[in-house]
Amino acid sequence: MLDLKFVRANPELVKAGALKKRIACEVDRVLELDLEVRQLKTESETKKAEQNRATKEIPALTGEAKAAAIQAMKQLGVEQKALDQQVREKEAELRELLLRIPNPPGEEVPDGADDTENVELRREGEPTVFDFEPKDHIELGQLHDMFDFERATRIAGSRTYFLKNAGALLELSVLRLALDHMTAKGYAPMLVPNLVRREAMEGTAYFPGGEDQAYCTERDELYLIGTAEVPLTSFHAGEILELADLPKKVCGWSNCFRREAGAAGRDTRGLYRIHQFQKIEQVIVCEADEEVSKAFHAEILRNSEEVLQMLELPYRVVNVCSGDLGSGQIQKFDIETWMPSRGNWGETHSASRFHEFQARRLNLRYRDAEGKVRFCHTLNNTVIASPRVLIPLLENHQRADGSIYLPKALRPYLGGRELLEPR
RNA sequence: GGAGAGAUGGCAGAGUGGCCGAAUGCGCCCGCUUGCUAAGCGGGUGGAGGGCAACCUCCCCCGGGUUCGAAUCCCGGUCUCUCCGCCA
Repeated sequence: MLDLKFVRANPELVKAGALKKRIACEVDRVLELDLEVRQLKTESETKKAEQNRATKEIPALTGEAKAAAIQAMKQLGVEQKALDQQVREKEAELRELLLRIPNPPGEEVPDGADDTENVELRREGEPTVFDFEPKDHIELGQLHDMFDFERATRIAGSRTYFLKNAGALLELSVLRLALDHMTAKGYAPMLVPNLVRREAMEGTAYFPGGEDQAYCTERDELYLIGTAEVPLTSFHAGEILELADLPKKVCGWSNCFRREAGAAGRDTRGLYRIHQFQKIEQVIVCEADEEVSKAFHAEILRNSEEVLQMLELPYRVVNVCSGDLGSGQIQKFDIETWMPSRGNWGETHSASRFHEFQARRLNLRYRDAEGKVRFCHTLNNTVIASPRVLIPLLENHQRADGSIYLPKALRPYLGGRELLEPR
């Protein structure tokens, strides 16, 4: 959420930002409501002040004077409550609209409509060259008896899967590798609630707008998270942290649930786009300083790159264009890993910085060096998401005989094995 | 799921209709004092909004209500604790 004062002072900038992001919102209506609310509040507060004054005098009065005063206040109270009612209604409408105004994108964000206009920043490694006909991860999975899609579909519907045997172990191994990597860097490991309240979804800016993507348990009004970012960023919501406590660096392991509404027919085969997966997510809460924020953005990007390097996978980093940014994101770098079966780079990581956008919604604050209370900055990035990452892992490391080369870093998690042999 | 108790400032803990934005203690900050780790004395010490200066308004878990007036009474919600039931 943007600061209303900021919107008030920079309406054109805010509108331009929304335009760049291709997100519709009602800036003018917000300003109009803002004005109305302030006027109504001033009126209401004037009456309230008068009441407060009278309230102090009434106990001293007696007889006629007292009765008259009470009568007058009764009348004033009615008027004041009517004003308050209006204020409440207007404020609710204002908030609803304000929540939908996007954070203007940063200067370094390329303009573009969708992911086809993202800009490649650099490549680390090149597409794998095979001297044999490579198999896709589904075939490899069959060969190794690692997945079962048919039975999963029967039991749980589309976009579901079982991981079994080496597939199950592989997932746990990459997750643990990623978690250990982050822990060694001083990020606090967290196991998080996978089911959260609406406020957490709203606070992290998934709602309003993203309701279609989240599973909702209607009876209990709880939502299944699509990422550990939601509980992790919400962790200190409502608190005022001390500067000395910042930055907060954490990494959380969670299951992630996504309805994939609107993606019907896209990526229906295999492990790419599924309803449930596991992910290690890194989150940083830091002071409200753009340079600090940017430095941490680079840090969380580097952390994830290191994981891919340990997995010996080719990848590239793209600067996500304005139209492909979420409403709260100032800037986002995606990491795309080479996926031979797609003949293309596929998104495996997404590193975002938000400035105060989430913190303001979450009321996540800190006391700066001058003792002033300010909203924190927040950032997050995938460390690893599985089973999607198994696609490049299996496909890039396959050998002509169908065996899978295991990167050195991964071996300790798989009993020292260097190779997965077909069963 | 059933029965009961409770939620007050960084913490502890008063307050049951006006004198309470809130006693007291601890903690913290500033100053003074004292020759020595410590103590004493004085002052200060939450957040939000509006004019943005004096000032005004709001916040005693959250949201409504009663009342001239609510931390205090009523209703709804959330959370915590105790007992019973169930359970990985």
